[in-house]
Amino acid sequence: MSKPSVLKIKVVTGDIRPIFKQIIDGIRLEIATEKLSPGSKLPSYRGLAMQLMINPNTVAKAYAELSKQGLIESKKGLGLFVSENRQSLSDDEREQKLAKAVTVFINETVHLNYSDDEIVEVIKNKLKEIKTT
Amino acid sequence: MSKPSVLKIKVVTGDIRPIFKQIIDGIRLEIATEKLSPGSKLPSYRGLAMQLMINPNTVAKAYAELSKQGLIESKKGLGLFVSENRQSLSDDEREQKLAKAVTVFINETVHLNYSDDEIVEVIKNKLKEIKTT
Amino acid sequence: MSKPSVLKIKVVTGDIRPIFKQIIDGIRLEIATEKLSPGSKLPSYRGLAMQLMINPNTVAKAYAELSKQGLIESKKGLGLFVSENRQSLSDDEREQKLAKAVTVFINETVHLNYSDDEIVEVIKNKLKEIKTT
Amino acid sequence: MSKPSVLKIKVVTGDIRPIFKQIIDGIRLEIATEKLSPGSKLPSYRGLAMQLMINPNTVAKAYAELSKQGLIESKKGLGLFVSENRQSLSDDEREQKLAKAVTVFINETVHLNYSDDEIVEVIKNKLKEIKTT
DNA sequence: GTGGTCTAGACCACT
DNA sequence: GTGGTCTAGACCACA
Repeated sequence: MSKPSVLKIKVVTGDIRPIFKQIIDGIRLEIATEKLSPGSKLPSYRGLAMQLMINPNTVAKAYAELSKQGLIESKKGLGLFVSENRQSLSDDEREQKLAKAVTVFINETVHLNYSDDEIVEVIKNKLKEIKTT
Repeated sequence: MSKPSVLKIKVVTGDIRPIFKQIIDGIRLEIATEKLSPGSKLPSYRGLAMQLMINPNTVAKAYAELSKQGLIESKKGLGLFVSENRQSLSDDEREQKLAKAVTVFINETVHLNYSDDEIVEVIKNKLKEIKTT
Repeated sequence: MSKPSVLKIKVVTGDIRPIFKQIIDGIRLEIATEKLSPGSKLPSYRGLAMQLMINPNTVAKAYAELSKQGLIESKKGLGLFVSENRQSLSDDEREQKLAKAVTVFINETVHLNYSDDEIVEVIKNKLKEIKTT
Repeated sequence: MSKPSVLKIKVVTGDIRPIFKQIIDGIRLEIATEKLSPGSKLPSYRGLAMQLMINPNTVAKAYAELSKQGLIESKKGLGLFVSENRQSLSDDEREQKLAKAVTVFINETVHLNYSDDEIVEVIKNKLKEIKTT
């Protein structure tokens, strides 16, 4: 299985996130939902750059970040692969990241005067949507 | 009622948000939770800048943004006031903003492998926390 | 104390390490030996780049890495500062890093046929040298 | 004694070192610890490549490097052999290599805030471990 | 002025 | 061919 997986990542310039962040989020999602299984090969810098019509260095930056997080591993001259034993974040880190995201989210939404139930509803739908895509 | 309300906003440099964003969020929250009622006067640029120990330009930027959103209005020579009819956003806009915030939030959280229920739980708690503060 | 500290970092192209790594190591060392105290301001991208006669982006890469490690914090528009509460690495991580470095070191040296004592001697001297510089 | 020694080298892709470096280190270690004696025959390019399941070019690169260092010699038509007089490095070179390795090692470790004694301890243990394996 | 992102193109190391 | 480093220069957001 030396062919790289084809990533279904989309990158849009209109997004708030910088492009390299979109790539990171996209791949992290694929890995988390196991559409990208441990050991599988990722597209090359240049390949993904061409597919997404962006600069290879932007891809490199995203891959470097994922590499440092231990989610993917590089084998020089061979390519990049999803880590076998993806060393998951410590519980502390996970909690902190979640708390941070929640705070940001709340800051962005409270003033919109939605009820708690409405907000929760929208989130649940989005979660389902992602997992079934 | 010409005395400006004293805002209980806090601004911290360690925050992920830029300072002007923290001010916007703070004031929006005060208005949404009706601690700041329609028609009440806001502190002056200089006054708030001194209170928060930040650059007046930063306050100006925040006020400008809030004005653009229609949440506050300037009455020439008198100062800035909370708008009387504060439901300035159309339903469409509200929905869009919520959807956008949800998407950002999900992007930051899915890969953490929390269950849907756990995520919803944390959000509910945070919402309660804010409204009782 | 808004003046940035002057870093005594040296960067040499002959080094095995890439330049951005040399910067990281240099600053980490300054922080570890407390020549660079928490809260103090670092030189700007452009300033350090000029001082070291390298490209600002190379400095940016080093600073970004240190930022992500939590050793330094950026305050947009103000500059970069040594973190107050430098969240130290967990004991596990420290041990792993040490073990890794030791393995690399041994691989590089065993075949030189030095006695254990000689090797230890050289290391001790180097350690002293650094701490008194 | 025309049969080549069977090298007990292991090569892992997860290693920080490139594969050809692992081979070099492995053989150098075998020679230094005299498990591989002067004059003994080394496995062929193809043989070692098959044994380690790697690209023959990678083995070639490792052998070329070892030849350049004078640790092994090729006898045309016969194969590769461990050099008879294996103290090929001058004292100067040995010192330089040691100093370089120490510097790299220190750069990786100082910021971990281990005491000198702890560091020395770990190294001593590792040295013992290797020599008794 | 500050930090940070993106592009373009060159060059090196590894397999 | 692969990953990775470095340079150059443009552009944006923030204070």
